[in-house]
Amino acid sequence: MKKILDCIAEEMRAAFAACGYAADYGKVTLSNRPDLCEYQCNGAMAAAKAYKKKPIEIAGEVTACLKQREARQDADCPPMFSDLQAVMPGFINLRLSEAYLAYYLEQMRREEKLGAEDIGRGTTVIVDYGGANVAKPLHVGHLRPAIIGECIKRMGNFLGYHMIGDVHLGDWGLQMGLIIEELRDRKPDLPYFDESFAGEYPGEAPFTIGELEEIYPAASARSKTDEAFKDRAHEATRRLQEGYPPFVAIWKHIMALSLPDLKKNYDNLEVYFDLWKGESDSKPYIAELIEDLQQRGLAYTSEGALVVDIAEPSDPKELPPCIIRKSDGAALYATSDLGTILERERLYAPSEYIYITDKRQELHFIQVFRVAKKAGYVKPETKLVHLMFGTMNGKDGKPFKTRDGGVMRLEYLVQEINDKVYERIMENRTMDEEEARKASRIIGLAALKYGDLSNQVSKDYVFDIDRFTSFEGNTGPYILYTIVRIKSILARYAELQSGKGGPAAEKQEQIRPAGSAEEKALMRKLSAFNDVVETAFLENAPHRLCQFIYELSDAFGSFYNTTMILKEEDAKKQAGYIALITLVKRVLETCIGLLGFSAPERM
RNA sequence: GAGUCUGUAGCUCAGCCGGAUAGAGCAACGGCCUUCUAAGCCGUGGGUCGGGGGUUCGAAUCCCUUCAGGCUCGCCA
Repeated sequence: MKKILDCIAEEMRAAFAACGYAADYGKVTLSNRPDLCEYQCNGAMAAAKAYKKKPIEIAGEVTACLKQREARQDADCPPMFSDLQAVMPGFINLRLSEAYLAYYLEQMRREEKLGAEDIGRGTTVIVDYGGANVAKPLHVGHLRPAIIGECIKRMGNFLGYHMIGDVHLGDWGLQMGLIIEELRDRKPDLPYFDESFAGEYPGEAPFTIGELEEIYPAASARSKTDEAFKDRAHEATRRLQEGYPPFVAIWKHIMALSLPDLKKNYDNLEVYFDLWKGESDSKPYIAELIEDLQQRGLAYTSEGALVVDIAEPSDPKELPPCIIRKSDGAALYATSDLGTILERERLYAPSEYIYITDKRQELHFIQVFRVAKKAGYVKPETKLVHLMFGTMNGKDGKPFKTRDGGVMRLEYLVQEINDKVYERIMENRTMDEEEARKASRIIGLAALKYGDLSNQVSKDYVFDIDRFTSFEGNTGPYILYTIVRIKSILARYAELQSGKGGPAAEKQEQIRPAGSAEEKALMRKLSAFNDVVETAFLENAPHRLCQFIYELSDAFGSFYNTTMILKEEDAKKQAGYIALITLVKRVLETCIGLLGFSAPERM
């Protein structure tokens, strides 16, 4: 369904054209002066220069023309404007008629997707957003990509794209070598470290997930001071990649322990991947990749490593080449990412790739993207997007850490938020313990995700648990509270109706022209839904969706406060209110679903 | 050093492909519950949009410069 701004702009463009000006000047935007008008067109001022006329004259002509067009509109669609004015220096100010707005929303209400269009038309998009490392618990650093990626994926699917989310685990790099060598030092008697061992390796892992989670950080820390150890880890990594059986056996144990654990953690965040691939899945493509790049003269040896030049003359600064193979022969980050592209092209042939990572990886993706394009591994028109996010900081403005300066595990963070929400529920409401616990998980997730997504993706932001879990102001819980209040009214209304014995009344529910300024404001906000979802997706900007539902909730709040819905005596009017708030609820629920959380029944 | 991002109210953030008087939330203060969840609503105060220059009828927004901070700059991911 057409966006409301486009409906208005269409009229405006026709009017500009009818007056002899280029139709392009008929662009319409939301007004930034709500006291003067609802929508505005600034095209007359831009046109003034081109046509050497006073802006106000042009605005006057166009306005007069719009009024004429209004007069001869068909009966099916009510007149669009209730007010049309040309104002100095050349603004065209508009107000929508209540009837038209109701007509628009009534159409929107009848659509399953509330007026959003299938702009994706089945286009395949890969979203690479997990980035979790096996053998390591999820920590706060994994939060943003998971939350943002899930939202992007959901928005895309809603708009008709075929979104494929891949967790793309870190399971093939140096960290595996570090674990293997640390394990060798701790448990040298294991058969994996016995060169002469010829039997079957055990099916059970020789360590628990708990041990594993402790082994990696220990090994990582040690490698920073112990050069010999670091060298061994590099060597082990290379041998693993070569397929050395004992190391592959260890690797399989690690995977078997880690995957269920990671899945459980992502499930708790309501983050669901279509693919559970990892860097290791690029292995079958690596030899082919390297051979191809070498044969075609794109890769050459430099300082012992195999590299591909990616610098372009237009770069403000010369960029280093992309390293495809280290001097010790091992693969690295860029290798597996390129190998993965080969696989994805073969299996899914996506039109677009979206990689969601920390902005510090910018250079890496510039390199990978350039190699992929240069070598023709993706089509020239394939969009390669690196959606980079900023750092999550603590209240002190420095990267988020635990009290003792360590990296916080994601589960602990989630638990802390849920506990805080639980406390707040118990402070204010009487709810039995079980329901309160359940609600606090739902609300906690909303607090967490909304707190993150309401910030611009690319910027650093301050992660403030107290603020996010607050039930006041621009927070997740506030949005949920709005939905809960609507649910409560609708439940009560249904009760009253059944008393009057009428599902017949239900059929008469229809959006009616607004009867108050608050109602109209709410309706205007609702009408922007399809526009907002589309923009939020195309700009990779979930915060726009957050801003929208906050404003919608706010508009509902004002309406709620001035209109006693259940006390309304005019049954038709009341049915209209019900239709309206039902639509508000659907829009809000749809939006939070896209953001990746849901609302409880009560709170 | 080079590149790049950021700088908007006391705090946290929108607005940034040029438009009218720069918006929210929190915090502060003052109103509104015999009425659908007051976890709400209404209102007040609070700003040289880091500084300086330029382009334009018009600049938080575009350009230049400067200051402050973050990040990156070949074998980690």
